[in-house]
Amino acid sequence: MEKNIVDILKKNQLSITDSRKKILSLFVQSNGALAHADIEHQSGTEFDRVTIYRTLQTFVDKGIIHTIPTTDNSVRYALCKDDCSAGHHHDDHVHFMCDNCGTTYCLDHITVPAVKLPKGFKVTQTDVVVSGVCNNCNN
Amino acid sequence: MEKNIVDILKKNQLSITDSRKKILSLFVQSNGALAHADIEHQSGTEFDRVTIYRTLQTFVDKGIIHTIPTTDNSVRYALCKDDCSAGHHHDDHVHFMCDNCGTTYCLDHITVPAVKLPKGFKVTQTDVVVSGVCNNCNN
DNA sequence: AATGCAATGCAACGGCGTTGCAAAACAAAT
DNA sequence: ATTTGTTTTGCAACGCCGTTGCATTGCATT
Repeated sequence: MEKNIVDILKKNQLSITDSRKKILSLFVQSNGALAHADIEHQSGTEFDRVTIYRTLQTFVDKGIIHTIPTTDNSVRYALCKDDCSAGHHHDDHVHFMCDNCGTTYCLDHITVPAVKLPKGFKVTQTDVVVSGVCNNCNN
Repeated sequence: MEKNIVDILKKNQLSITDSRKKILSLFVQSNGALAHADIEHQSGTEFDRVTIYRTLQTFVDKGIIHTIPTTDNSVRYALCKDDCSAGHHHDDHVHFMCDNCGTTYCLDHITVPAVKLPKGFKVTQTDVVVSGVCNNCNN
């Protein structure tokens, strides 16, 4: 696992630092999306706020993580699939936000349905945000 | 037109004030969504920042406008259709954000495609955010 | 082990959204 | 039209979020 984390960083030509290893591992361990506050909380006082912001930005730039549009307009990040690269995200999958526990899931295997737009509109990206109750809370 | 604005306010049991008339008319005139900054800008120094925030919140509570999930996580508002009521939004339509001019359109007549979720997930709302170039910029 | 460069921590800043409170505006009834 | 009670507004202040500049530290390479 530790090895895996370092490999991802190396593959993206990033130097190996404690904060990058820690933050990236949080994403790998998590099944959902993380907000800045989640990371700050889960890493304790280990890293400065600013470092977390910059690390997240670096990961986005490199195509390691991506931001998610949310109904409450909070900023959340999730791991990209393998076919994402620097400046070239391919994350047209469905995101699910649980109204109960707040967890955000990336439903990778669900394909985004095609949306037919009026003439003259050119589509570059489609994001689907589904709200409801997740399978963990729905018991 | 002026009459129309007042009617909407009355129908929602809101007292008629200058700021509410002005802000509501901005939404009626606009073909797209508005951010707080847009409203503050278009109404000049006429109203306090706080009044705009509170007016928008009131409109959301009454079901007159709704917030839109955006890819850049900016907060934008748009008029609701007639079947929205207080605390009961029905805005499962498609939103389009133009990467060029920044305009956000509500494509009411486009139906949201059904998304099939894994077992245990209960859907209450589906938002589709499409990015690209609008028909106004695509010439 | 030394050197150059990149990343971090600290301090400070600006912007956004909220809250409390006094003043002003609205609605209803006389 | 005037009064009265309630709602709304404006002002001031606050806290939070995200960013920037700069000195220090840590990483990678030889």
